[in-house]
Amino acid sequence: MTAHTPKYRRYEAPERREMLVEAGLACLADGGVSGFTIDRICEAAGGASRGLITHHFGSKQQLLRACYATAYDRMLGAAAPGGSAQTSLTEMIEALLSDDYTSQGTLRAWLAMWGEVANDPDLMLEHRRYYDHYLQRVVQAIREASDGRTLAISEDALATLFISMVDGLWLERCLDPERLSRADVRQACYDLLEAFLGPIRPQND
Amino acid sequence: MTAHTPKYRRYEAPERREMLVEAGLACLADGGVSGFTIDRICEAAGGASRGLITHHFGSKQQLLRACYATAYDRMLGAAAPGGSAQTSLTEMIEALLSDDYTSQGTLRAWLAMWGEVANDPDLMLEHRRYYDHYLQRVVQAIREASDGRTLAISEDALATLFISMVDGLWLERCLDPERLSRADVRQACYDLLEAFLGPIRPQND
DNA sequence: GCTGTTGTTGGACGACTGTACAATATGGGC
DNA sequence: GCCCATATTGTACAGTCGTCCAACAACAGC
Repeated sequence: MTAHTPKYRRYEAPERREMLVEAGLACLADGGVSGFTIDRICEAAGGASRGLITHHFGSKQQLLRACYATAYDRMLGAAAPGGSAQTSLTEMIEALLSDDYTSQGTLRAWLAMWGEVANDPDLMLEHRRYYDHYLQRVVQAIREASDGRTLAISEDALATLFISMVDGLWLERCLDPERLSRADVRQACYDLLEAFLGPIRPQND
Repeated sequence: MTAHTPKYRRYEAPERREMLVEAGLACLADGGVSGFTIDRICEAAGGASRGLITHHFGSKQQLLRACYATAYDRMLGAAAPGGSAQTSLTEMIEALLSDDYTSQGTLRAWLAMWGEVANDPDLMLEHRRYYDHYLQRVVQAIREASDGRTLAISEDALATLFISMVDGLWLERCLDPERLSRADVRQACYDLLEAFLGPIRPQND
């Protein structure tokens, strides 16, 4: 009966950081910025103690930046399902519409973090860097889909237009989930792109 | 020398409420939700005392709702420049692009408030109500511009698509002002609408 | 000049915030 | 079984938060 039951489990730093980021995103999802609190985050991370965030990230704000980066990484991962840089436009749309990356909670977390971008220069730089990748990837997919034809507007302009619309749809779907269904969002994506590119929809539609 | 200099000025309730809403929007604009604080708001309202918000609105949250309503009222006002219900599409676009309604500060305030909509059911209802008006107004303008022609997609769908894109553009312009200029936003608006409606741009372009 | 209504003040209050830090426990290497 | 690097704990701290409320002052009406 000398078996020792540890008071807590010790994690490797990267693993613990991931847990905290996860907990942070969860808190942002259900309480917005106001819910992003040391106490709540630690509780959401399985009851960790309050000192952990400072220890692993230096400050709460830096944890927020890590959350933003993680959210973007996931979305970019979704935008390249096969892991390849080259992804067809329809594959990208379907992946971005999947529940994993655009769940109600994820969208709320995005919205909460966006509200902080303007107040944190570092976060804005982070945003700019990621947005570039995102835009580039969409441009590439559009270029592939246009197949050499000349479009009514440039591929860059169409990509910006498309990304903006998707963001706006997600935004509205986040503000009022009952108005826009996931199917509505998909429909809008194809409506917009086909107005410039011609039919691109998969056959079963 | 018995002249009495008042310690403070007394305002009619509606006027004071307006001052506080104004101050609230200003605080949201430069500090996000975190900047929306009793102390800061009162200071921004010309140094009013802390008890005023509770007195006039009941709680800080209700002041936020009033701020949201005011922001939307202004935007809807911009979407109908002449005060009439009927407004041409181009008039609407130009009005919505004017500096008064889409200044950097205004956009930041919107973004901050959006982050709170999901956490406040009353705010969500407010949003829904206003969005309906906005959508209706855009549908009407599109219907007028389409002039009886059959479009590739329904007028409702095009309106949703247009509004989403505008929101997304504003969002990105708010997150990174250097990426998107006001002119870029205008260009995107016309690019999208003309893809479905044909040329609608004013002659001097 | 007085009175009454009501807009305004400003401090008290308890709860909660993020961070710093010294003490402690864990689990791998030997 | 011991040692040690380090992940973790939990409290102390100074500050800020939103709300309440009793006293006060402005100003219109008389």
